[in-house]
Amino acid sequence: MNIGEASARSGVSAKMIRYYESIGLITPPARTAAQYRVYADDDVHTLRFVRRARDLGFSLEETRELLALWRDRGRASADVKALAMAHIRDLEAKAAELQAMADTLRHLAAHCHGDHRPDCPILSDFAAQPLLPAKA
Amino acid sequence: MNIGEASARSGVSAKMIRYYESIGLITPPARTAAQYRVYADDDVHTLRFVRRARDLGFSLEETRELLALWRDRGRASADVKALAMAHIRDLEAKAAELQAMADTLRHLAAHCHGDHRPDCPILSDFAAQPLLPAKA
DNA sequence: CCTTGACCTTCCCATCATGGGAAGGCCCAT
DNA sequence: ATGGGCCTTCCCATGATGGGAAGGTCAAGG
Repeated sequence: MNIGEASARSGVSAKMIRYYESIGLITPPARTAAQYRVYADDDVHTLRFVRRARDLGFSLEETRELLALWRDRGRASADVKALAMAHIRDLEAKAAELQAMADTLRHLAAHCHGDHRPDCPILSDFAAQPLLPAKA
Repeated sequence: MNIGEASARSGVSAKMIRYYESIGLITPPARTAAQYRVYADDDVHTLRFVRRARDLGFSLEETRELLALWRDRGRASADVKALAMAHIRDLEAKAAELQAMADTLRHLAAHCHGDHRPDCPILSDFAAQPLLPAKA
């Protein structure tokens, strides 16, 4: 099958499939005489694996490691689990960070009248940050 | 004061101060005869405002709008609040998305032995995504 | 047989916010 | 006057993705 079909079947854009090939994440497929890439079902399988990893927030480098483990029939599940747990920690830390920002803003917004008047604790807070927070 | 001191006082790197100037986020400061940028306390004030907005996850474009509102003495606090609330929704949506990824992974990892054996539901799940999720 | 349209190829550019580093100029204290 | 620590501009890199141009290919239908 051509790249278009592989893309449709895997949910990975043709653009990204070529990119993944260029960075060595996936192996270059066969080519027709006219240089068209030719994919097999197995390649689609791999692409779906990558798609799933990306959807779960793994970076391409992490995905590369996961792919290596996937292909290594002698892998230890502990290695996979360690990778996943580390990633879970990253995800939760980032989620907490975003939520903390939201909470801070929500607190400021709660005291903002939100009417025609110009006074607003949000702007006041932004403007009133301490002068030397890093040094003090 | 020179850019180094403005940077230290505002917590914004010299690199970023120049960049913010280049994209018109902040106004170009005066220059010495030798082309050194010269900042006043007010400029540091503005930089800290930008820093705070960035720390709370506002994009530079959103920060630009906030700055405009800040400088507009006739602003309506409702406009500020609307901007903040929209941003809060974005932050919370992103936080929830990350947390959902973490939850999914945690669920998969819970069933992974994490020992020397190769079997791992994480990899199995990644490999077993439906073939035509978009079309089916 | 030729045209048309849908596909494919490579290549370059843009995003967003930031950092690294080179090459060169400036300023001040010793 | 020299050295070190500033400053200047300019170019490049990141991570993952999309947009689009210019040109080649393939299959179907007239």
